[in-house]
Amino acid sequence: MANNKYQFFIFLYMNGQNYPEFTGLELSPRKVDYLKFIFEKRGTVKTTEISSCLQVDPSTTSKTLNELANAGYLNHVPYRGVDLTELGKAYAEFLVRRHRILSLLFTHYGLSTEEACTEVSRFEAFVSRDAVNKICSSMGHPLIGVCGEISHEKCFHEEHYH
Amino acid sequence: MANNKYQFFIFLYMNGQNYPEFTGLELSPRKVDYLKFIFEKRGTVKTTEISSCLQVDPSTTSKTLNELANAGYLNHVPYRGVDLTELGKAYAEFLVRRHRILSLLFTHYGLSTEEACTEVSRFEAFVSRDAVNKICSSMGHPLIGVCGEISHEKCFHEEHYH
DNA sequence: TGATAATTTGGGATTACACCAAATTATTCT
DNA sequence: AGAATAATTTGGTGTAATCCCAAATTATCA
Repeated sequence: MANNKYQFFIFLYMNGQNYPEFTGLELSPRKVDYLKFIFEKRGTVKTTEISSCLQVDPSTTSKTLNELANAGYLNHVPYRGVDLTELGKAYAEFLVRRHRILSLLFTHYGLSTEEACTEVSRFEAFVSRDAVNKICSSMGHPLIGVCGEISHEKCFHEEHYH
Repeated sequence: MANNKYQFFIFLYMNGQNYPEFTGLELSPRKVDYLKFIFEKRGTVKTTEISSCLQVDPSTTSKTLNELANAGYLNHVPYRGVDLTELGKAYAEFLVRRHRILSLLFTHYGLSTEEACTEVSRFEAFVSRDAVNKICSSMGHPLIGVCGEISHEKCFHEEHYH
């Protein structure tokens, strides 16, 4: 999706904080995996760790990490590791929330936790932030997701836009 | 997904009919669009018609049609047009059902018909047939979808497998 | 039949993703 | 410290899914 060396986000200042504006469709499926993984690890993450978890060659990881850094989601110190930028954190928070909301949704329709999780992992990258926000609202901003707690901290609801 | 020149399906004989076994993940997003379009047009469809609807160059359509024919979904008479094979019909029926079930689902969570349709179009290719069947069962096999009637004719439910 | 329209072919590009081999840098151990 | 080892990055490649353009082919219509 974003091969561009740089990606620009417009930030919206609100309640004393800056929120990036995004559609939720900025990252390719695999990049979503990387960012979610790094987010959940917290702190600095090494290439090897990511490689073995995502089951790809370290060289693949290295290149992807570099792309995510160029797009502004990560700080990358070569040979040392990566960690999330502020944008990366905000974005990853959305990614995790999206994954959990969608997984929770699917468990309400006869899928087991694992099935829902697997299924959602396959397509989540293509579900917009607007849709996620609407679903989230409609479900009453649930706190318990099937793959962990759902954070609504930086969750924008439509009300805020207008 | 399927670059293989040929795709093989195992057919399950049941109730005097043959049902192909498939995961629902056989076709790439764009191929799903092509098949759904051809299905909904019914009969023989010409390259130009598809091109203008899917907004792509006729040469792109021509090539994709050829791939779908090689994979067994279409009969393609060069310079004349395409129509669905039996496999193509059965598969397209699933594709349309999947689209409608998922769209209907999303309209229950605060998305308008158009929003749901757009959203689902983006990711439907990655939702498995098993998941669709479970969701469908769980919703009580609804007949009215947001983008038309939902057919359950060749809809396999888990009960049938065991 | 000859012009025009539709279709296909051949060539080429891009993006996303992956691997291998070789080079580079960090770490560890003696 | 200095060498061996491990981790990481780079460079080179490959595939699948899309797309477009230009040229060739086939159909259609007047």
